[in-house]
Amino acid sequence: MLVSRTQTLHDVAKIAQVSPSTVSRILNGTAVVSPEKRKQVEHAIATLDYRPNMMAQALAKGRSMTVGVVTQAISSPFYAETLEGVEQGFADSLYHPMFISGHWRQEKELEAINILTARRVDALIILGGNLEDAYLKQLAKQIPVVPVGRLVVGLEAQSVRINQFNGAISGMQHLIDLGHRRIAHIAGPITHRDSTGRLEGYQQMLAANGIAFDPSLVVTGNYQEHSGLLAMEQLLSRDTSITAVFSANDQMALGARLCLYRRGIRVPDDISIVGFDDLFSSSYATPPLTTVRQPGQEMGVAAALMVLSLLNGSPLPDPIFTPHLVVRESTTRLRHSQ
Amino acid sequence: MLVSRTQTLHDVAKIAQVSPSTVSRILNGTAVVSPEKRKQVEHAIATLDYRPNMMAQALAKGRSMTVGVVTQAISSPFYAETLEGVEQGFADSLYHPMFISGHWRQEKELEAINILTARRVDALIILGGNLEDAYLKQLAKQIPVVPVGRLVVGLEAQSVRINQFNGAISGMQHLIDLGHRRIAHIAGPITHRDSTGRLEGYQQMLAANGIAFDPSLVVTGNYQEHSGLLAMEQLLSRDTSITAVFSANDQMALGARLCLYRRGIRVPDDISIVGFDDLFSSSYATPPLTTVRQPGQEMGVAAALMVLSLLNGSPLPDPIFTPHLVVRESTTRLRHSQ
DNA sequence: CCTCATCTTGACAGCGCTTTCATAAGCTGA
DNA sequence: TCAGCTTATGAAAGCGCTGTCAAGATGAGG
Repeated sequence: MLVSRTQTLHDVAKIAQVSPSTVSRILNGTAVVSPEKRKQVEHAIATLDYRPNMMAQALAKGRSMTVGVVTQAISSPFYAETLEGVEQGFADSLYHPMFISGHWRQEKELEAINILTARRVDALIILGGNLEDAYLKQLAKQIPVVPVGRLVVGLEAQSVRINQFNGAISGMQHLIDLGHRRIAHIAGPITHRDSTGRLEGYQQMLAANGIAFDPSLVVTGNYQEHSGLLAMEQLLSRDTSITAVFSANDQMALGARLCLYRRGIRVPDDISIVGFDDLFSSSYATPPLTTVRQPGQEMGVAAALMVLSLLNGSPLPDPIFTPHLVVRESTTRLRHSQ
Repeated sequence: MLVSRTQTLHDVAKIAQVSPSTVSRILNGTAVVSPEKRKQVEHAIATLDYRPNMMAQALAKGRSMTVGVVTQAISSPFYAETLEGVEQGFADSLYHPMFISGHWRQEKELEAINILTARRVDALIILGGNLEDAYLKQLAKQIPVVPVGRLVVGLEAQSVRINQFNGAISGMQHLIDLGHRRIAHIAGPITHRDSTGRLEGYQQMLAANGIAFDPSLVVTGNYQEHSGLLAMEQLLSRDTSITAVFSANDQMALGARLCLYRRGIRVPDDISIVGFDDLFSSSYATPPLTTVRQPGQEMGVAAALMVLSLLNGSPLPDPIFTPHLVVRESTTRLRHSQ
């Protein structure tokens, strides 16, 4: 049954002895068709192994059934979990995601959006990134846009996000409950809204507990492992009385942990570490990392559902997620000997 | 300059006062066009901010300019690196990849391929998975297929792969050079060709060094972290004289490492560990993991270039990669006290 | 000045599908 | 039995683009 030319709806119509319109109607359930014709058509479809050409459908219907997702790096562990969620969220819809990376560079992200819109995607999901709020808001006038991990002013009802500040609060609360007071912070790039939210949470909790904020205990990294390592070294060179570190993400926490390992400083015995994100691999770090969980995968699913709601006009789901603390083995009560 | 309806080539033609054909010719560089008309058209394109509808182009040309990639899980660290490579490999071509996960389940993979072919992708890249060789070979008659990480009989010239056996040899060589003789192996699922290749390398090196193969020193996992942990526990319960572990991938090695941490067994002092893959995160494990590097990202790039070559009939690049050992800190010389 | 070759351009027929629109058939009720 | 309605079906016009074909324009050669 191997055929050279790929089968078209006309071929099906011909061998089923009906008009193309009828075949189309059956395919789309657009109208009632007599049982006999339906049978003939179904039989024809089966024998030809006919599969509709989605490009043609897209052109005719004006909907491509694909939604563009601009991510930052497909292999970034954090975004990958969200992508997984997005894919899953669309799984039983007729839509499919198409991913393009922006590599945290605005011009790349714009290019990605251009590629995606040239393909006439029906909606756009934007994971993080550096695109301006104003631009996204403008874009949203032409096509449904769902920002993830950031609040775009004007699109608050559809921005899937999480309260970074509260997350930082709970991570810090944990450390303070354990008796720590000399707590360092490895921050993310100040250009990220996320980073500043976490930093504010850090400061807020110090203040709330009567601990003076010491700027020398804060070092900024770029969210990559290596920067965490560097930050930790810097911290150690500045102050050896640190008993705990609150890192703005898990990757930097892991970098910091390696620094400590190299120096023979034990975790958590000498220094406790709290991360942020709860990457899957964090639970297999040595020791398993205590961290503030940001449910990337769930947020991805939510983004997909948001798109679906936007597309068919149903009420929008709640876009706000809550981070919560996951206590594992990288933190321990401060010992008085310290 | 905000417009409601999206602009078409006809709109451009109208305001440039030329025929649609001419606009198309300019867009595609299909034929010579007088400089003045070209100027008019370019001006029209700019003022309308016209962007060709790729769906329509695809339909008319019979090429969608997209290549389907069936991966197993977008968030699997190993595949994610390859996906990154694929994306990169297509970056300066006019093609774009579309990823769909098969979750290691044959029926899901088939479904993915169905979705992709319905979208009339111009080629297919298949990362690993459980599809039968015969099926892929058959599929390749209708559309260019590039298998990655496996050798498909009949498609050997275009199967991007790596010599697993040699990789295992070099990992084992390292351990043996360090004086280890009681070496356990955490294997991957026996259904994977990869796994058996690595297992064979393990056995081969034992034999070559006069070490009797002890079946109780081999436990099979499923390539996930948790199975590595379980495997290590089993190994330890069977034999406490083990001094080294060769794991069929990094994720299981990390699981094993956690098991050892929990039991207070030091790595590498008490037990050395060698992984396989060299995931990015392995270099930030504690201690950084000695492993056999499988260049996932490069293989992804190679797969993309292979597709491009297949598509425009140029000579195919060499599809075979060589794994090599990356020595870090999870292995050390056997001490005689042990 | 005319013929023939060369080059630029527009008309038009698709690509494979959807979707009006109109027709023919089938049904209802008086 | 026939007006008047509902239904199932086909014809045909797009969706936005490409590519063939032929016509018109231009220029070279005699």
